[in-house]
Amino acid sequence: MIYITIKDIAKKLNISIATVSRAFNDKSDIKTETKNLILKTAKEMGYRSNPMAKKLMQKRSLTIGIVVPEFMNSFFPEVIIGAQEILFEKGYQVLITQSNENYETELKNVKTLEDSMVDGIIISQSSETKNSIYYQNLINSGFPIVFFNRVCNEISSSKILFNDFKWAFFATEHLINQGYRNIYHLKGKESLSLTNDRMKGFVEAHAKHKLTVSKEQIIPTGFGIEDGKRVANEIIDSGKIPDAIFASNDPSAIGAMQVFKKRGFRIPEDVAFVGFTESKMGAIIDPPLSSVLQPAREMGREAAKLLIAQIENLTTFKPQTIVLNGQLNIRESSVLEHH
Amino acid sequence: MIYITIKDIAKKLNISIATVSRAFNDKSDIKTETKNLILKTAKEMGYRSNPMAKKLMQKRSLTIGIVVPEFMNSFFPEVIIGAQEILFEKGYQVLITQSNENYETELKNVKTLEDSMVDGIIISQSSETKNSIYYQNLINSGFPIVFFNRVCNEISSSKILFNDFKWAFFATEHLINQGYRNIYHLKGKESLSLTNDRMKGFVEAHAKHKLTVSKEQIIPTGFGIEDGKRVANEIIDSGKIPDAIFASNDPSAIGAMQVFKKRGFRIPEDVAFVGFTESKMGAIIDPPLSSVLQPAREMGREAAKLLIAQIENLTTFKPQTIVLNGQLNIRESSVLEHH
DNA sequence: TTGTATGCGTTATCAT
DNA sequence: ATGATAACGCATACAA
Repeated sequence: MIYITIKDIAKKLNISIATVSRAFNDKSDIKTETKNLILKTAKEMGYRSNPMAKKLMQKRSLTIGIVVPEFMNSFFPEVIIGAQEILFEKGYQVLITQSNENYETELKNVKTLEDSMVDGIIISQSSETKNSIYYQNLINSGFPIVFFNRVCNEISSSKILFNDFKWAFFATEHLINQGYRNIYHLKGKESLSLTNDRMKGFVEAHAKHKLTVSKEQIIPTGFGIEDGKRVANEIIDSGKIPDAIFASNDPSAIGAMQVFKKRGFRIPEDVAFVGFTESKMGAIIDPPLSSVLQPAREMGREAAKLLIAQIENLTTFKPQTIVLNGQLNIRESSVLEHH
Repeated sequence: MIYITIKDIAKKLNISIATVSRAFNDKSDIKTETKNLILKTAKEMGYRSNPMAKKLMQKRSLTIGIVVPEFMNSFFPEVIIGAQEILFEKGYQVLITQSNENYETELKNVKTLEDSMVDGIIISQSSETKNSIYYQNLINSGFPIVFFNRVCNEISSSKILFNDFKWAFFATEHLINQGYRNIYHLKGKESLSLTNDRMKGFVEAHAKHKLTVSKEQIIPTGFGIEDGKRVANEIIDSGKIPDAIFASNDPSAIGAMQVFKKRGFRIPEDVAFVGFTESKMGAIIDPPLSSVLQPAREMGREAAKLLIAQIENLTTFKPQTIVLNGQLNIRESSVLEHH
């Protein structure tokens, strides 16, 4: 691959490289005709500016990094799409990495992005996150980071959040309103704060309706379909069958539901189900899964906006937290039909 | 953010930058102790090399770009994971972009990646691809590109393929062996060659079993769940009901199956279904969808290997085509139980 | 309005 | 084994 440089253009036109450079950055004074001539010949010669050189000069990469824990479910891809909408528009490149729900990989990704001199990072932590020292140091050193969805509470940085407590509360209350009284909660990974928030919403909804929650109603599960399956089998084997299950996310709800179905339970007559973080899968299974819809794309857009604001006003910027609204999509998995 | 440079280290140690540089690229001769000293102080000072400067010198970005049409389904994410496994291992960064099944966006992505001076591109074309002139020019100019899955036949470049004909043939034959005789094929987008290959497999399987295929058995559909739904409604409304449907991909099969189910058809007794490109969704719907499993991760790995080989032997490299094997996963959506 | 010269942080090519 | 210096491609302060 042979690259044309401004030097080549300058030589061909018998002018200085400074003038050529000016033609492309139309801030400086330059005669319109020479500028047009340069632009014209540049196009003819197939000139493209070298981003490396430009970045080296300008001390910024115009690239931002995104770190997500996975992208096999549709949630994170959709967040990324949202972020890209804003970032591309503003002239930023996007480097996407995924940590496969692994803390070490996540950290490696962040370091790789740092090495790539990204101007900032948008990140949702893996479910195995151990501590946040590294991020706190990074932030203290002035590096722009926006967390979304899966954040650590201790960290003082910009965050795009979902009101997990509130929507877990609504989801649970919906089950209570449907008449269910023995509801289990499949809890996500302990290391994430959203896990706690969703659990609190579950508990609080019970409290509001003067129902008690015993410890065995809350079961540490995880986020995968397999986790849901495993726990469902354990529940059924234990002999104590709930009449409804509120899971911390859709895959675990789906896995559990499949096991209950397979082992002869009718849904929602015997056991009702509600998931969290609306997934495409939830809508197509039988019966369709009630779930809390998170505004994934908007989350990405807001995260990108906040990051850009931070990058462009590094000195004056104060960390912001934005809490987005959701929606409870009620489907057949949690609605008793009264004939 | 303040960055430490080799100049800073040199000044502090009262040595030349050349020596410092050597310490980090252990090819040149350098005394072990000075090297260790440099490495030690570099670490203390928090030095990180500036990739922009390095890339500017070396005329390569050590970055490769990936372009996929979408990543809401699990297929492309899995390909990307596979490609990353190889690329990270070899020290390459990965820039992921998605074209949203749009030809213009796809081209814009490629140009953005070019501007970012990626050393090569791994790409699967959008379903709206119009022509391949741009790619042909790029390849002719010596730019390394590997296509996978969705490729244009006219282009002479490296390709990672799936034997779409063969597996469509097997999938169709499976339905024929199950006794189905009036099988419809939901065809994908015309612009993709895999569409044609899968259709040919469908036709050829009929020919082998001395069955004729009428034109109305082959229905242009598209790749989305909505496409499948729309076409299914049209079929049912037309009154001519097939006894089996072989779809060009899983989402369209799933969409169609949902409509047939909803409108009172039993699956697979009234209508059987087989999809293509195994998706996570197919396994969890009711009944589970038979489908052709494509080795997504392996596809990504092979694409990455081929691209690296091409980048590292630019002059001698000849385009290669690798065809990967798959697997027909037979599930309840296409198996009649004989009691 | 244009040209000259310098620097961005590296690596590479000479010397020494 | 080390140092001085010239690139890499671009932007910019300063001179002309």
